[in-house]
Amino acid sequence: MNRVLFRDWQSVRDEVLRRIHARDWKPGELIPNEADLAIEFGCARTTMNRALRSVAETGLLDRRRKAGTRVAVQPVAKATLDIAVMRLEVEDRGQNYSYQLISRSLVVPPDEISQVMKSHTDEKLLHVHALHLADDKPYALEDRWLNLRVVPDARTQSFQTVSANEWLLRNTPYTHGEIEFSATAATPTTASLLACSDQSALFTIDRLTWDKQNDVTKVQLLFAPGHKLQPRL
Amino acid sequence: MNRVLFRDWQSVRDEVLRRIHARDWKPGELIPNEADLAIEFGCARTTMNRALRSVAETGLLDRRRKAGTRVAVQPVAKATLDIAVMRLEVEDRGQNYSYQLISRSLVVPPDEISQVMKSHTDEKLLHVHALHLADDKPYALEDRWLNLRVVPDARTQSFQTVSANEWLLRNTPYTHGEIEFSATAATPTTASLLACSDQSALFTIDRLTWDKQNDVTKVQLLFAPGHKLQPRL
DNA sequence: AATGTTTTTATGTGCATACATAATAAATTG
DNA sequence: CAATTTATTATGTATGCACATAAAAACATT
Repeated sequence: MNRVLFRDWQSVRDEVLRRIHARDWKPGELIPNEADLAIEFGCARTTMNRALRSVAETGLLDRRRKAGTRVAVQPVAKATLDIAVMRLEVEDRGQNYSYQLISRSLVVPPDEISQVMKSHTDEKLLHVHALHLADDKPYALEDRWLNLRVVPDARTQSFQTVSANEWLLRNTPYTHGEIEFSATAATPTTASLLACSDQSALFTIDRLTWDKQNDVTKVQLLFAPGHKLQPRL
Repeated sequence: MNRVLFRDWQSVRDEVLRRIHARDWKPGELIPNEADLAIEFGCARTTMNRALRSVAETGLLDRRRKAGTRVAVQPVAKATLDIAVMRLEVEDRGQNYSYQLISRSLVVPPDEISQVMKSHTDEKLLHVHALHLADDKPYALEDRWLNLRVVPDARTQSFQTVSANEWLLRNTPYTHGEIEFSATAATPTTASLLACSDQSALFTIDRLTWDKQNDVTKVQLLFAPGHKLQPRL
């Protein structure tokens, strides 16, 4: 019998993780209940609960009332990734960030955009096209649509020095958003802007940001070839 | 003064989120301390703490001892994404999953692989190449290296019907891993296997799985064109 | 056997309290 | 005045206890 006592929930969690990884507790297996484990670990049930809950959040444990706690059979890896402002992302890589506005225009968007953004027919949206650079080399191309009905202040913003990316985060309320990752082939236009060859495979992020019912902005980010995104596990 | 009391930590959290989104509490602003908020919300500090902690986990609040809690200036969006077994991923999309082994061979890996996997010179690794299909159409191409020193049981596995992906998860202990997303252009070989045109932009996932010091497996997944990955925010 | 009802039980959570810890602010010292 | 020490304070967390809740299991009823 293990006589080592575990003081804090982190060390309890670590021991739980060890047992799972070492297959002391095998996939699919039911583990003892909180109360019993708390006694074994020499801590309060509250502490045990916190530890087990945190492991369950990573997907390694499945917990259900009355049914108990069991080791996940197919551990759905829960990867978390931080999506920061472009500038911080570049600076975190130790590179020098710069920004370049390509175009800014008030236009009636193509159908696929107006549908997603629920803009009225013939309603103009602000279209901002810009380039983010790392150490003066193209890093990502930003293609953004802004709904001026929702963000009227954007009308007076030139976006020459501050990217729409950054300005929005600081000035616009929003309630929720959607993100999507994919791979896109470079078109002749995007290729020349990103200084890569036509048809290059580009890592792509599409974002849609909402404030209540209203779509604030829709943006597509095309990253220069070779870009990698590394989530924490 | 708000006389509504909040019973559980979720409703407290929701009200906190509302205040942030409504800019009652503006980015960069210091919010009242836990004890005061607990009184205002009519709950225990423990409950307030749980609520604030859960919001902080999403990146919307920055908390520091003594310094207090403030609304994040650059809300680093913390996206979480579930990386399940390929089969479940396909089935969750309501499609029919199937699997096809392309090749399985014991070979000395190219340098870049043996370096990452820290295999000895001339040491053979198990190389498994397979195709995952959704509704009988190519879904993803799996290119995997297995370290038989670490997973000796893999030697007797044919991987004809059960994918290495699934077999490993069920049978192999591991301590940690790395994931990386990127975009890759299809080569003639991969293009023909994925039934797409040469140079197509393919969404790519690279994974490295470790058990203590030992690399268990290294895998590259090339997804058929059009594949999108959608994290939860 | 099929259906509905009650009991049981493991997790989920709230609360009051106590103390730990990090980091700032204030006080002290050379 | 800069450097160092000390006090203060907001968050972080352990604990015991109580009760809520979901869901399985046992039981009862048709």
